[in-house]
Amino acid sequence: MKIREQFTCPLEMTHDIVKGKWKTIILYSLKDGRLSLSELQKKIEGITQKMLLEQLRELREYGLVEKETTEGYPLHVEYFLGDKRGKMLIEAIKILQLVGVDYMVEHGMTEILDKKGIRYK
Amino acid sequence: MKIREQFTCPLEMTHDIVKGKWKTIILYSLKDGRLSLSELQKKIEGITQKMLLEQLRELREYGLVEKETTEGYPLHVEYFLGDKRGKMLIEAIKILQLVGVDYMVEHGMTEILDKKGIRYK
DNA sequence: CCGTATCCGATCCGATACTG
DNA sequence: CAGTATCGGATCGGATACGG
Repeated sequence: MKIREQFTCPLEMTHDIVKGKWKTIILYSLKDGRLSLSELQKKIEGITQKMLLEQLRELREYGLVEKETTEGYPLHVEYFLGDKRGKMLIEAIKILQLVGVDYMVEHGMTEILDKKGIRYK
Repeated sequence: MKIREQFTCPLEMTHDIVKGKWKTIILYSLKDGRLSLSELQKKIEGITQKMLLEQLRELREYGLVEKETTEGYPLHVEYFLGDKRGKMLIEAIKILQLVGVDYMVEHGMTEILDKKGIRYK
């Protein structure tokens, strides 16, 4: 993905961030601290390594995620939320999560919530 | 669009809502009250009537937007935010807006903000 | 373990023409 | 004014194979 350089409104800009199928989920997965690539992949059901890396790169280009590599062997890489907008976005994503939970409860999809240990009411 | 019936996590569900290029912008445009189709189209720069109607229909299927038609001539239709999740989502979208503004300020894109009268300190 | 490249079907979205 | 139908290019994302 190429970072755009023109937007007609701020939401169009943010949309570039959240439109991808995985970006909000990745950010949400990083809300409690640093994770390596493989930890992220374990945490995010169904994502392929290709998509994970691709989305992480784009999130880094926007400064929403940062990455730190500790030298040595084996190579260890950690991903974590970027300071400013990364943490702003998390607040929005937490609400998106609540909206999703609310919808799922109202439509009888509580099985998945139970399975994942997500609280609702 | 067909409403999905299975999700592996709540964010995947919400993503179905916000992935479209226009949905957050439409919701944000409705945050202060009711608007007719043509008012919406005037407010949202660059959207075609087809996209606007299509996205409005999908938002209504999710209960995020409601519609009221007043009989008489000419036909007048008003769109407005759905009560519960519609208003939750607005809170998230307001943050998305702030993130977008922040990004644009930091990247020297203030011209558009000025043109639209968007405050950024 | 981390990261890149390619192929290909599915979907998105803009243009456009048409109806009540 | 409100709403529908169709077509086609662009983009997205999954599978898969390969390299550091």
